[in-house]
Amino acid sequence: MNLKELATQLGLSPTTVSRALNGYPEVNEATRERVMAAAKRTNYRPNTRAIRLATGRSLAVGHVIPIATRHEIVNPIFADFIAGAGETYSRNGYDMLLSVVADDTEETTYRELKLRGAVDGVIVHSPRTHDPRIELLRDIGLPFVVHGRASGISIPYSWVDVNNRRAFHRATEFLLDLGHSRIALINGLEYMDFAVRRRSGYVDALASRGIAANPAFMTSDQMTEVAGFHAAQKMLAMANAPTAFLVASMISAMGVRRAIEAAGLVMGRDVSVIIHDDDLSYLQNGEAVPIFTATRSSVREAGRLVAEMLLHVIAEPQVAPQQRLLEAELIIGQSTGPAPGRL
Amino acid sequence: MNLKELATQLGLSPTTVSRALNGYPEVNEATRERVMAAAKRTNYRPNTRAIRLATGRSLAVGHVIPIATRHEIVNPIFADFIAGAGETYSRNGYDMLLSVVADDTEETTYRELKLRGAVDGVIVHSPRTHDPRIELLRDIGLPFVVHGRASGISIPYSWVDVNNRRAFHRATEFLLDLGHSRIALINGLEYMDFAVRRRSGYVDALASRGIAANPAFMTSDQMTEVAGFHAAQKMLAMANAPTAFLVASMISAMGVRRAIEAAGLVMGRDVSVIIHDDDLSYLQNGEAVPIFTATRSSVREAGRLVAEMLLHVIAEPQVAPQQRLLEAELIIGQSTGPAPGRL
DNA sequence: GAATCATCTCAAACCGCTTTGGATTTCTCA
DNA sequence: TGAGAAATCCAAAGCGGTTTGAGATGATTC
Repeated sequence: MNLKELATQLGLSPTTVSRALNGYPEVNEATRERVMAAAKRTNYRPNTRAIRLATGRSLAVGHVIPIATRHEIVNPIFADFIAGAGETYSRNGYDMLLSVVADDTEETTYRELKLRGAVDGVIVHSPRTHDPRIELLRDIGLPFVVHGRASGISIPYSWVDVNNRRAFHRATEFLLDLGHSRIALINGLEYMDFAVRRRSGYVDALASRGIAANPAFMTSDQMTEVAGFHAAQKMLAMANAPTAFLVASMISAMGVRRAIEAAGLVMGRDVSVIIHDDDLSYLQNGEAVPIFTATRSSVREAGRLVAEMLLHVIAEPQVAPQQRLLEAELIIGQSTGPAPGRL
Repeated sequence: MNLKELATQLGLSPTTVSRALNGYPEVNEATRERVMAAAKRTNYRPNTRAIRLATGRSLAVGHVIPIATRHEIVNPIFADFIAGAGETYSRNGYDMLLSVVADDTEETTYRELKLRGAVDGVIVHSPRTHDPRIELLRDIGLPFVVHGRASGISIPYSWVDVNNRRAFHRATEFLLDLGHSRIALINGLEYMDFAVRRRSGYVDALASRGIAANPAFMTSDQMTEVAGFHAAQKMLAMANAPTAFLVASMISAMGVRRAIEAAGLVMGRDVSVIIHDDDLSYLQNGEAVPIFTATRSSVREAGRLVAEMLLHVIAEPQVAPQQRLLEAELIIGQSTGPAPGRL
């Protein structure tokens, strides 16, 4: 069933039928209802391919997921972020296009998405400090919103980010208030902008209490269980081991916990841990009382917000770039307590 | 830059240019090279929207992700599965379309994808025992491949699945051989087909050694850390607690491990654990020596295979449905040992 | 009663590509 | 040399919608 057929059945022209269905004012209300009813009855759905060609819009948003050559890590927050963004797209009649590409072809991918006219805009994931994608997208004129920020980029662009700096600043202060002074940072990869901001929050909080950050207490690696385990294990073996850990993610923290237990220590008593909790649906941080004390910010909600902003940018291309900074909440769980020997 | 313009520049007709670019035989080799060079020079990319309308194909595959009303779980294997499938699509010039929809509109979503002509085929995720999607898709004539199987469906259809029954059968036997007799099963939700198959492998292995499955030793729930923790905690508190656990996923198992440690026991010594390991990139099961003894099967590889099968089904719609059964490997880690009191 | 104006509807162009059905030119070989 | 075959290339008709510009109809105004 297509427009023309439907029009013939109704004894109307395709023009009128199209206008009736799309809510244009120049069609009689009675006619419109008749058309609507017929469309419903015949189960008519306009062909997406035709709409896209005719309107010059693709009603689709692209997400480019770079994957390094072999066995590279898929970001674990990805599923929840996508779920959030996807809800927004569905609600607004947009499709979500995922491109999984080798990371050295990411730039080409954006260019092609634009040239092919496959999408109306894209979301930029996991920005680095000097992320070249931002200028690229501006240059080729493909609307975009960044999930996160790129501190090294000075041109204005739209983004949604968590206040990572403040979150880690607060978390560090919280540990300091508990009497900890040997606080370690198990960070994500520090070419990622969010990781840099977290570290600066941590370093500054220490500095404001006159503590110089100890390089031996700072690591930066993939946010995996195994990496978290190694980092914590190594630090716990030191003569003056840390009494507290600031950990970049729930998953890293599971490795940290494993290392703590392997060392015969008890988390929350001998060693305190604060994590950043993305509120992943499959990795809830406990129930009534959280397992880990955490700075929490829902990545799913972020997905919704980023998607909404992008649809807005697409709809109103001439407005100035928008920004939205989300604050993380500090929630107290069972993984923190006073520094040992201070009670 | 579009076809017509390019043709004008070259002094050729759009027909010839199109044929030259698409490798049709009826164009002079010299002409083809001239066209190719011009296309490259001008950075020409055919407009996807136009190709789709003209060919009647969308060169896109749909993945429908149902999300229950509020705060429902996103399947943690999703990211890796998508990464695998996405690689296949990219390599073959297909786009991946993700639809995140409320779970009560899933059926409508498939219908609309078909009516709108948005995709050439779909992947069916997480089939239930009597999954209505299979007959629906057959009825509306939308090509599909199921990741998993639906035991209750007798019509033939294409699928790629892991031999879950055998995997859990072997794992159970392995524990029995170690002298365990009180073996618990912490399963996924048993309306999922794979969970049913796993249970039957477990039950049958016990039965073949003359052991009747104890209902108190079998639970079925979401595969989350918290659920795993609760299930294990409850069982470990029993008078005759299990000495071994068979756990449906790495994430559940992290909860199980937490419960074991909370009970003052040592995993691998007091309590053995075998998990099913989907080989998630962000949740590697240890390194040289796995943390958990596991039945392992890469979900990313499964994604690749499912996608390849679907592209094949789309290309050759008339061939009979295909099936592919993958075997899981049983890998020995540090979480299993002889039953206590047997050494 | 003619002129003006809304209101409603339609024919046709267009989006950018593919593909059918020739037309034209060049080869081939008796 | 000339007919048939092969090799090239092209005009035009879709694909299924949207949208422009104009026509038809009926109501309103002077």
